[in-house]
Amino acid sequence: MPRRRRDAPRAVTIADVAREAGVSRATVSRAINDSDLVTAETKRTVEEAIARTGFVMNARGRALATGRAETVGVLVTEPLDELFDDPTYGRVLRGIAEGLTGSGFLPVIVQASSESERALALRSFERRSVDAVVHLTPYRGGDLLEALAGTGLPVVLCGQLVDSPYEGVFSTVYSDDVRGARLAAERLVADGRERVAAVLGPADNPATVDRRRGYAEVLGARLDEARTVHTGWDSTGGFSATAALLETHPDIDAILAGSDRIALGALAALRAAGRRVPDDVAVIGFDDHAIAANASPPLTTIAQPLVEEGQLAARLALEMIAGAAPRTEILPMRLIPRTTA
Amino acid sequence: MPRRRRDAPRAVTIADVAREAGVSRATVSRAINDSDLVTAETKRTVEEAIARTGFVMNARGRALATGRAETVGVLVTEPLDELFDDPTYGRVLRGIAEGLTGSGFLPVIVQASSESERALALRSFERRSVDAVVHLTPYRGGDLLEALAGTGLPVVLCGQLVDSPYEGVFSTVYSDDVRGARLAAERLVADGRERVAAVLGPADNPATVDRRRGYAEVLGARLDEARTVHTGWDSTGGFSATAALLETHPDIDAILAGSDRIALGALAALRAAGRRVPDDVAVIGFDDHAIAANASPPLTTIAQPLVEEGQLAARLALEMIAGAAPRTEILPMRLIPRTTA
DNA sequence: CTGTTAGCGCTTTCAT
DNA sequence: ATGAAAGCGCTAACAG
Repeated sequence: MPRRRRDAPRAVTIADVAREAGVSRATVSRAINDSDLVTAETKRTVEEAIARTGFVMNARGRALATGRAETVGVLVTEPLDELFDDPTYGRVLRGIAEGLTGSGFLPVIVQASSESERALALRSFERRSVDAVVHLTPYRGGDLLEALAGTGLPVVLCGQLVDSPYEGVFSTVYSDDVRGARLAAERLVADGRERVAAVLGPADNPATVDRRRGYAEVLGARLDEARTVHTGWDSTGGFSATAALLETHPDIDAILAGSDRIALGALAALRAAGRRVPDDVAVIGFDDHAIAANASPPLTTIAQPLVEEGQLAARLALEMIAGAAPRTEILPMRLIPRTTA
Repeated sequence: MPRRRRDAPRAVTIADVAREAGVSRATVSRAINDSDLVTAETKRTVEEAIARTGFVMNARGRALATGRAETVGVLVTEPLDELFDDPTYGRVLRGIAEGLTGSGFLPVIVQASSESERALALRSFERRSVDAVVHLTPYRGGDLLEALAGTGLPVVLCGQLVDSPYEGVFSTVYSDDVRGARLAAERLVADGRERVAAVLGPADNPATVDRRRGYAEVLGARLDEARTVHTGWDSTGGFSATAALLETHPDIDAILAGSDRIALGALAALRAAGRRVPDDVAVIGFDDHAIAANASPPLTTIAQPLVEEGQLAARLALEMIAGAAPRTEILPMRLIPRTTA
């Protein structure tokens, strides 16, 4: 039989409590789990014994017996440095934590950017170290998704996949990019803007595709193909793309940016070109990052309900753990009017 | 006896492999764990059976039998939003992940900013869901540290505590703030700066105390009390503190900043006041964040070996899991010369 | 309502 | 070198 670790004093177990309380281990277990198969009386006796012995339940024994670890893994495949660059994830993470409180389940963030880390994380999932997985960054790495499906664990994706290939397999929660884009576009129309440009994120990103669609639906001819460009998500991309755009299309009177960081770059480029915002050119960002409110001038933008997204993801995970079928939830975006449009 | 979860197909266990391979479960276990009590021959037989059955070890059974979960908890008590504001943690986290690779242990980040989350995390630790805890942010909350000590788990603190009250109880790893501060100060002395100011972080922060000491040791009378001020860690604090300082002490020719963000604020204040950097006033930051290199002008600063800190913390945790006594490691800082000093 | 008993999946001593 | 058997700490079906 296994020997105990080193000379650590043996931990108090449910058996000790049972002896102390003068009941069976089963009764102690029931009392602990607040079953209504025990009298309030007995429950109290057990509680006192627990207090006297200083018993704390061992998670491993319980996990083995119940088949649950009472944890949900939050999978993050971005390198942590980049992850920490982007406040988006922090908000979603907070939502997940909030959505889990009260359930007894604990979120454990599993970081897996390198190939070896991914393998490790996957193995840990296969071994059932967690009861469900919330995938924060499902865009990259189709094989990872395939492997996740292979684990048989409940999986929730935070973010939309093109063609939703895993519908019915994974749950998904994301914000309605098309609708959000429409909100921005409608604002510009109401404002009488006629020659709109779009400085979007990478063309292969599903969010980009949807936003572009939303813009187009509302703006029609007001948003010309030629005035639609793709760049990286950060301000550098926004700056250079906008600068180039101002060369070729000096007559634009509004810019729809793919992210707040892009918008900040655009703002800088406009300033450099001597355009006034919003008088000459209106600018609307996307995301409502902290930088949007603090920008000068404060940036009008579209807010994604990130915290709510996290909360919902947590709830979907719990649902699936309880046996529910996977489902997809789409959350609404909001226009945050500030000064740039 | 417990019923299996829903109608999930029963997972392949070690018993199935044993049957398939025609050996006992004990032998399978030995083969898996690469014991040298099994012939290479038998080992191969077992491996084939594993491949055929698709067996993956169940972490819970193993954890119960061995008394280890093969995970180390990374405790984070900052609200995630703030955490994600500060690239510091990302780097340390990366180091921890790196330091753990190959050990078979998995880092699980446990976020516990609210009181209830802290209680949850603590309970999970007491229940032995992890084998050790690395505490990323040990400055706040003395009762949490007390509670951590109470768990009896191996604990590694990333960061220095004043008076190191937990020496001999927790392991600690941190960078040598005194030495780092001396490096910065020495640079200014070599540069012939005579009227140095210090715009430091909060006075009650142990890092601040040490840095201030390092500055004082080297600069002596060159750093006057009256030119030493405390503010928050961010650029806003740096800006206003520096602006105020320039009012009362217009003759300063160097600024030692408590963080790179403070330094950026200082840079802005100097620019606003019409001072040239480094011609009129030299500036040295602290941390070597990404913003330091990208600042204009690029910021001379002191680099903390954050990734190494994380690696070391991981190693200390593994050591203690293996039974080693807690110990403290202090890492050296480096001056990163750029253009501001 | 409570106790008895049989597991959950794995490891390890002991005997061979 | 291998197998039998006894746990690790907890839960839950079953019988009373």
